[in-house]
Parts: sequence; structure tokens; C-alpha cells
Amino acid sequence: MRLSQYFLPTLKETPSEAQIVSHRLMLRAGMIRQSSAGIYSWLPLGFRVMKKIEQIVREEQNAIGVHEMLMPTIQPADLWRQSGRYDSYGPEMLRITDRHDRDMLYGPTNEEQITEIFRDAVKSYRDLPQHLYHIQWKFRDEVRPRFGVMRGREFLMKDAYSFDLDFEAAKTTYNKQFVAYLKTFKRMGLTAIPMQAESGPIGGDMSHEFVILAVTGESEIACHRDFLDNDWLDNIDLEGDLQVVVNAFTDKYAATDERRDPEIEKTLGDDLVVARGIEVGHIFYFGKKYSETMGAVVTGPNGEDVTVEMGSYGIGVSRLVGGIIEASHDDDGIIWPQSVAPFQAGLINLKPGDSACDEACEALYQKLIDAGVDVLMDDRDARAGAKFADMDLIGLPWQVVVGPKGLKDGIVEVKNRATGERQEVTPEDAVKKLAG
RNA sequence: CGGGGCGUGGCGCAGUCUGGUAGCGCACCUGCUUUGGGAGCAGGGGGUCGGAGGUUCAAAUCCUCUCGCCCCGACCA
Repeated sequence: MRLSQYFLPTLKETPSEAQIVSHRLMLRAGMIRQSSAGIYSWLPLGFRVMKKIEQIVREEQNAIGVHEMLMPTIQPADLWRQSGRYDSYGPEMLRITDRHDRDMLYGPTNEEQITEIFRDAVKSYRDLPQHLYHIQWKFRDEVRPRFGVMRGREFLMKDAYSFDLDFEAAKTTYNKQFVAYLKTFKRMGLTAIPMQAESGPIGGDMSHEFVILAVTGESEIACHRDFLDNDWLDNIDLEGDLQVVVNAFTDKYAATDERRDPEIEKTLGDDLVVARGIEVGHIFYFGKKYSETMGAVVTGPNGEDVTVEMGSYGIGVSRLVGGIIEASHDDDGIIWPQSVAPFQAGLINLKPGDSACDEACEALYQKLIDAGVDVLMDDRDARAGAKFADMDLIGLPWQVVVGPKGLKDGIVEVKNRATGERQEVTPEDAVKKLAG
């Protein structure tokens, strides 16, 4: 991509409404613009990151055999009357009336919708288990949206729903998602700690929040120090026995604020860490809560009616964009992990109009593309300082700087955004380095 | 929803107390000079001060109402 032809409206100054670092950086880096409180437009750069995150989530869901589908954003109120949640959900639910005066709502979640689909289609235990997900926009009319996209009213979420015949099967499904979540967040360069959590208005017994640590985190958490000194985490074979992996994580103490246990914490002593975290995922087993109220029943092996066991598994996709920035930035801007970076590298032409620079950049640009490197070339007629500042701000993992001075010696500079390390190499070596 | 703050050009702000029809920096346009970490000089365009009503000879400034946004708290992916 050529920056001269791209839409990247960066800001030198921070808009006054943005307080926390991810919100500030997302506005300054031209990733988002606010439409109204808690509702954002995603500009090209931000959209790319969100799509990268979405794709990682998708791949890990597909890998455990969950099937992708898509349910609507607008749902009929009657569906929610069946579960009783139309009345209990409260003002967080955005209620709409259509032209025929029918009660509708903008979905804050999709348990009712998926349960209706399931119960109308699945009648025999032979068709179990079923495990489905979609990645769709949700709306929750928060009283007080804040923190930019981390606590918006409109947000993109992956939510999966499982249907099993009995508790044992449901537990296995839960474990699959548990491990899939570990892999998903790890791929994004995050350390997400599974924590015992309240199951909230969705209800249920077995529930874990996946929390990433950040000083600006929204809530306090407590956990065993081991989660931070995470070399043992790297030694867990995520491909191994599910229950063993899940136990490895759940055996160590980790709890959200409302679930903390003073007794256990006393025994931990110096191993106790209290920190702030951002919830990026939440998995629930809630048994028959919806299957009972909505009649999701199959015929069992002995001809008896069996009310199915359900669970739901959410990941805040749009929230993760902000969450990753909270976990990975410095004074100059964002530092994207490779896997979610909007481009892998930035190519800075320090002197557009200079034929040596132009030719070297065009050649490098093409070679990088040919080598499969997603590159953003800053070919704007701007000053060097502005280009460096913008490139640091948008946080691409690598920067290749091409200027007249280096070119005299046949050299370009490769900078690692995360470490700040710079190397002077030939253009050929630069391509090798980035492609490798 | 309780408490607090703020709305003045694209962004950041001053001016409001002590009314006299708008200013600064950045950004933008033109020209010249510059060119390896957000350039310099000169010239230029853009706002009627969130909105409505009121007081006054005169309102960004005073009064009333209203809308929006932000922060703390309660609540939440």
C-alpha cells in the first residue's frame, strides 16, 4: 500500500475526549473516529487490525470443530419473552419498534436466537453435540460508555453456543473452548489468564473470564504469581489431553474481584499478585437455563425427552484491538504484535523526488510484496521527522528507512519497532530479514 | 442513574468573572528557501462561539431551557 494513496488521518495532538492510552492512540493513529458515545467508525488501519484479530479467532474456533454462521443484529422481542429476558434485561437493551409497531431489539447477545434455531432443527440425541458460532455486532446501551472501543455500546463479538446431551459431554466442550481461548490469545501476543468469574445475568455454574493484565485495566484481579512469570505456561502442551491442560491452569489461584477468596489468598503469601485486568473473553456453562425455558429438547437413546446442556463462549473482538494496545505501546505509539499488525512493515522514502531514493524504494516495495510481506510505503512528500513519527505511532513491527545518505553506500536501515534496534543492511538483506 | 467538568475553524486552546459583533498554535492553500526525528519566511482561506429562547443600544461573554461529549462512582463483553 502506498501511503500517498491511503486514508490514514493521523493526529499530532490528542483529541480532548480521549483519556486512556489505547483510545488516544487509536484516534491519533487514524484507526477510528467516534460517531457518538460508545459508537465508532473503523477507518482502514483500524479495520485491518480488527480483521486480523477476527481471523485468528475464526481459525481457532474452526480448529475445534465449531461451525461459523451468522445471526441477525435485530431480533424480535417475542423470542426474548420466551426466555423471560425481555423483561429482566433492563435498559441496557436497545428496544426498537418497526413500522408495524412490532417490538424488536438490537441484540446484546444471541442465546435466544441460537436456541430457537437449534430446537426447531434438532430432535434426536444422535444429532448431538452441536457447536456453532458467529462474529457479529452487538449493542448494549451502557449507561456510561468509556475507554474508547474497550467499553463501547456497539461492539464486535465472537459468540459460540454449544448443545450437549449430558454434563460430561458439556464439560468436554467447555474444555475445548477453554484451550482454544488459550491458543487464540497466545497467537495475539497476549497472556490471558483464565479466572473464576461470576456468570452474570446469563447465569450458570462453570464460568471463566479470560483477562489480560494492564495498568489501565477496568477491574482488579488477584492471581498466583506464576501466571506472570509464565515460563511454565510455555511448557504446557496445548495439544495434549484437554483436562490436563485445563487443570494446569485452573489449579492455580486466579479470581476476578468479586470472586476473590481471602482464605486462599492468605495461604499464597508472596505468591499473591493483585493487579488490574481487561476481560477479553468469557466462557460459560449454563446447563439447561435456556433449553428449559425455550424447549430445546431431544429424544434420548431410550426414547425419553432430554433437555440439552448448553454453554456460550464469547470473545470481544473489537475490545481486543484496544486491549492489545493497552498491553503493547510506548511513548511514541503503538507496538503491534506481528500477528495482528495492520501491515508487517513500513517502508519510508526519506526523499521522494530523489531518483535514487525513488528507484530504491520502488524496487524494495515490489520485492517485499513478492516475498509476501504486507508493506506500507510512505511515499508522501513530507519531512523525515513527520514520517518517523507517524510510523512509530501506527506501530508496524518493522520499518525500512531509505535515504540518500545510506544509499550512497548501498545501505538501508531496518528498525524493529518493539526493541528500537536498528541495523544497516543492503536492500536484499532487508527483504530476507523481513520475509524470514 | 448520582456527583463533577467541558462544548469557540479539522485538532489543541485563549477570550466568558469585569457585555462593545473573535484570537493563538498546529493542520490546510500559494510562493520561495529548506530536507535523516513533526522546517523557515512571506502571503492566504476557513468559525459568528453546541442549539433555542430571553435581558440589552449591543451577547462567545448575563439569565432560562435544551442537546452533546468527557471524568469519578454504581453497572457491564
